[in-house]
Amino acid sequence: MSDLDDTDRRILELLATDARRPYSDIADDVDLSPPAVSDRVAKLREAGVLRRFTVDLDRARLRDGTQVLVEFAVRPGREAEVQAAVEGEDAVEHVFVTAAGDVVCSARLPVADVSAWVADAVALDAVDDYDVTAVASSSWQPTVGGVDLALACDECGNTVTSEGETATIDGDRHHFCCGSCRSQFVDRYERLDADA
Amino acid sequence: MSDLDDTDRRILELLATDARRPYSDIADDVDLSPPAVSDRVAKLREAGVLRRFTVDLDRARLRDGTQVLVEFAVRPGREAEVQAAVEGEDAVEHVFVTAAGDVVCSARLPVADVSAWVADAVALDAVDDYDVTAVASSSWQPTVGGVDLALACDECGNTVTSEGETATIDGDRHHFCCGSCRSQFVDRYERLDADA
DNA sequence: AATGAAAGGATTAAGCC
DNA sequence: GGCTTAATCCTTTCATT
Repeated sequence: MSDLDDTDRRILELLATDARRPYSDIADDVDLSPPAVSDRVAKLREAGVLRRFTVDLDRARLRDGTQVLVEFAVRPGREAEVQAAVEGEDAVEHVFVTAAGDVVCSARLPVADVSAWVADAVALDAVDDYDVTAVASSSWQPTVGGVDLALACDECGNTVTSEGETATIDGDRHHFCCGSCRSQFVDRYERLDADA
Repeated sequence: MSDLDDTDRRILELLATDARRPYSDIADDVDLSPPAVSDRVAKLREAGVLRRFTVDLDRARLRDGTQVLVEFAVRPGREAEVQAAVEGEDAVEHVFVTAAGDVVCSARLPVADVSAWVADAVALDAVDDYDVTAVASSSWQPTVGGVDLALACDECGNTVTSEGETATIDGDRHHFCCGSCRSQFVDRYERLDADA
């Protein structure tokens, strides 16, 4: 699969609304047969666009701790480490890494003592500072949105059209807008792999 | 249903991992029959705990605009308005309302001109200021987490035990820890309704 | 990508504790 | 009220074109 068409987009929209919707329902909507929908869904998963089928829980209705936003001022070069650390925490729901390298996460903590949790979750010498804000309410919109859905080249970020190419590395499929982006990416991977 | 037990918690966990998992699979895991699982899922949906089955998309693989975090310093009393405004925007994925009344949202914008989007999305006289941060990467964890899952009273926030009560208002089910919380909630609703 | 057959899952109803 | 079993209906998958 090299690009996403309107049908893929529609399938994702329908699944975002109800991930347990029968493929036969979706098939009716997009004028395909159920196996064709199943195929497309499998390809969307392979491509990594569709990460998983999941649930949207109303955590506010659960006694699931207090929700807080924690902003970490991360020391240069330690971003990936802090990101991985907070993503490994059960209490963490969302993680944002800003272009400046700071890490913002939302977490639900059973305790009022956020400091203790932070000290436990991340290496304190990796951050200069952190800031905690209590969250009164939050929501999430699983809509696909009005923006064009098309694959982005894993090398240069440009749109991948039907002339695009793909490569499977370590079981992950990567997409490229052209052959040169593909070889650049694959070469770099092989160099890194050889070093390791 | 008045409280969530370990089985409900496990069912939510399994569905968070894969929302299309067959109920018969889940039934095996929790030692129940498939209809029993189906019943519990239906009740979790009725209770509003399980909002919807949905998908986790890797938007970074899509040309879906640039992701930004926008923090609004909201004028006192206009929080709900700003929250509703950003939630109504297609581009917005997450919305957090802090205890201080500020609104933080993550959005994916097709344009570089975030200011124009903001001016369009919210009434500018409702905010004192806003701050935009570019996001390099983000993730979301649909795990239920290690925290006890139990219903919270919609009136006072305390844990709802099996002695709790429920009320259905406008098709939504509400849960209360005791009869007095229930009547307080229902009375308030009826007063508001009479005023309208 | 469609078709049709076979396998597998969901839901209903009846009955039990 | 919550559970189970059994029967029915629906959905998905696979082989084929």
